[in-house]
Amino acid sequence: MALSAEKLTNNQQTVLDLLEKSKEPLKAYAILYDTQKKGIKAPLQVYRALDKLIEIGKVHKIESRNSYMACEHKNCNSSTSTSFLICETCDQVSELKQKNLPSYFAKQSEQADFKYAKHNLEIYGTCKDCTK
Amino acid sequence: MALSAEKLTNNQQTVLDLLEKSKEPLKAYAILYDTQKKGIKAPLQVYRALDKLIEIGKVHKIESRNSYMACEHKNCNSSTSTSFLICETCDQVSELKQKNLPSYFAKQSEQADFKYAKHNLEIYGTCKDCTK
DNA sequence: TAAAAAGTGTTATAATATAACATATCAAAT
DNA sequence: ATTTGATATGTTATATTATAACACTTTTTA
Repeated sequence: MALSAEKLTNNQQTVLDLLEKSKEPLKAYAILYDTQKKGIKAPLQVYRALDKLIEIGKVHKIESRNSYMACEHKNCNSSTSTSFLICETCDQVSELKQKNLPSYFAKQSEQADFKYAKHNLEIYGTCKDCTK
Repeated sequence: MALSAEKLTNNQQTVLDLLEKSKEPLKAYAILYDTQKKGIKAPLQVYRALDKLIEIGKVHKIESRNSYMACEHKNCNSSTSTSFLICETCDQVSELKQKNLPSYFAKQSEQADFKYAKHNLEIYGTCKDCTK
């Protein structure tokens, strides 16, 4: 079955719904707290749902924050490589359009005798709203 | 006092020495274990030393692995931005020369109305030795 | 040499994530 | 339709990563 058509289970859908409603990335235990009324009772239920959602590209983990966000792109094709813009002022995170990044990084890597497979890029700075 | 001339305390030097000898990034509790004979007894002593070493640019944290490595560059000027090549086969990590990356990312960020300050880039793939 | 700043040692605890195991559900291929 | 194999679930316990709080010491600097 194609990844994009994957049918989600209850727990997976519950976690994804929450992340899609959220304006900011959420931490695992915040997700746990916010989904208790939907029947999720233990950390593992959250982590397992997240694992699956990440695997199919619906959710990304922001490594430096230990937090999770729904992918902003429809039919995300990058279940692996990720690029974020993280506002240090308001903590909002958006995704940078990948476009040429993988090929750019592949070229850079090659110069170091390294075979590129995927990447995670976290850019810190100030978002539009917070610059005003 | 200039950061590059910073004088290290005993604990800081102990942790840095260990990381510089290591061929791979180390985790905090591995550092704790390996420095017990040098008098470091508690996690906080490790984390405090790491915090300082990271601040002055002598050590970098690999966020996706929760591990730490000594900076490979003499007189590292990037206490903030970091770029790694992480081998998925042997777990060795090397640093990618930054050169144009900050300005490249600044330009990319600008197109999304985002003011670049610093970045963390983690590229996964296969190192030279593991390609053979 | 006093005051301020930075670091230490220690105990306790918070925050993040996984192991293990028994059971349940679902898809698809006989 | 029923077996079968893969995937998901619920649960308890525990591992891993990191910080809070506090009393004290050392170093820097004005």
